[in-house]
Amino acid sequence: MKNPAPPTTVKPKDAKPKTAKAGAAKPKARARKAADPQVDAPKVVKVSQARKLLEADILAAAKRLFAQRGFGGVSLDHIAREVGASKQNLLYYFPSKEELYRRVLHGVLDVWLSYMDALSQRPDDPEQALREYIAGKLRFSREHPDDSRVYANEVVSGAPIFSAEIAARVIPAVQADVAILNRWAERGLCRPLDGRHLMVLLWASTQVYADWASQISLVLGK
Amino acid sequence: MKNPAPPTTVKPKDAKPKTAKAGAAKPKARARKAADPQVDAPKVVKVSQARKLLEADILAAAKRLFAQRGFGGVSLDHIAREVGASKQNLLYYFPSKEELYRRVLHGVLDVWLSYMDALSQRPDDPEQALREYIAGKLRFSREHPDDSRVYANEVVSGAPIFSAEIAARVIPAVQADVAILNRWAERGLCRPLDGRHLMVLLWASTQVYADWASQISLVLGK
DNA sequence: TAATTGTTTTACCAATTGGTAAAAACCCTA
DNA sequence: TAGGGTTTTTACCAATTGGTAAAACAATTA
Repeated sequence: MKNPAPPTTVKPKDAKPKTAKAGAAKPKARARKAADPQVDAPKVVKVSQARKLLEADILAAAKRLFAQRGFGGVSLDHIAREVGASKQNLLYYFPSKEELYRRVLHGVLDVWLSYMDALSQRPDDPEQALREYIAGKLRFSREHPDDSRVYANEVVSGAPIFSAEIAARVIPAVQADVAILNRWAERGLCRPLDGRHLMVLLWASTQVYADWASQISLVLGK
Repeated sequence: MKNPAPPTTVKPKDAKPKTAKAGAAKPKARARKAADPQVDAPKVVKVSQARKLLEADILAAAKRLFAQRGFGGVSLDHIAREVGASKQNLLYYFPSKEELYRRVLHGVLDVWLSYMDALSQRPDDPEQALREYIAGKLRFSREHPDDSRVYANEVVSGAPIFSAEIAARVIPAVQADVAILNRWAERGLCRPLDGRHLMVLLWASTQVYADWASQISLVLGK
């Protein structure tokens, strides 16, 4: 679709045309180009890169808000204000709210899956593999709590929008892991078990540390 | 506040001045009284009971919808239509959306907590107590999936509305259970452990069966 | 420099949001 | 049968929702 011209180098330093951030008021308000004559050095960032930047900004803000309040609890205006752009500008980058949400979910799934291949790495060493698997998932929860929560939100809602993609990408990955677990049990490398339920258990207990962060920290008295 | 007159049976019949509603459309639409002359036997239900009935209807519908789409994803109108009442009528029973949500959460918490006292019942038999505890929580997830999800939704959002009540009611209950677990460990009734983390684990893995129902059933291939 | 493309802003829009005010309709007790 | 309380409906409301159209601005290329 979009095919922005290849960026043409350029690259003086400093000169931060954006985030002028005068005074204390409204630290947000991007006030994109112009404004702030103080800086004269060229605009620096290649344009098409600036585009990617704003796009990434939007996605990040959207992710944070969706994580917190779910799809229905966030308005485009809310997201747009968060990154200092206008709602219409946001709609220039993403043609609709649902499409934006879909993009967010897509990114979340990428990250989520990238933390999930520990089991297959050590097909003959259950203990070590499980250790790494759990460590990885906990790391995911810690490093990407919003991803975790967006995903949780979508699934708890019955995955109305993303069920197809989940079925296509998550289920196979999980089933592969389950198969590995079951093979271990068959070969006597570990106690007999139902890989499916162990999987759910691992999954649940790691993910929960992200999703329930606020409450758990209360319970743990920390 | 409200002090409805004590119910006094009675019940004339038919005469349906409202909800003309020609045609077959909208099977929902409570069409509260009258309508459906087929039944002549008096309506019986005492009025103030009918009130409680509608109130309960609203709470149930609200719970279901909040569970599915979160607080922000549901409109009063949506809930009202679900029970065949008007939004304004709903606002007669609950003065605001947030108050309705609060009432739903309150009920959820009641149920949730009622499934949580298994540990203290058998302070000297860890295995049996844990079995019952887990069974109870699983039962809760199975019998009250919406409660579980409403609660999950609220917590994942950082419990913006209910944190006070959670702190007052949930945390103490959990801490009591944690204390029991730790005491077992101290007395050598079970392996040494950190009760807090076992608690989180139990909690996570049981709750998840409700919250992630749709996805888990896919993973389990059922 | 002009034309072209890419990006942002300005102006709207109909529908929906949560909520209020008041008029009706209903139900029961005098 | 009249009156009074309870419940429901009818009318509104300003603000916000997701989204469109087009003008204005900026950047790149010809």
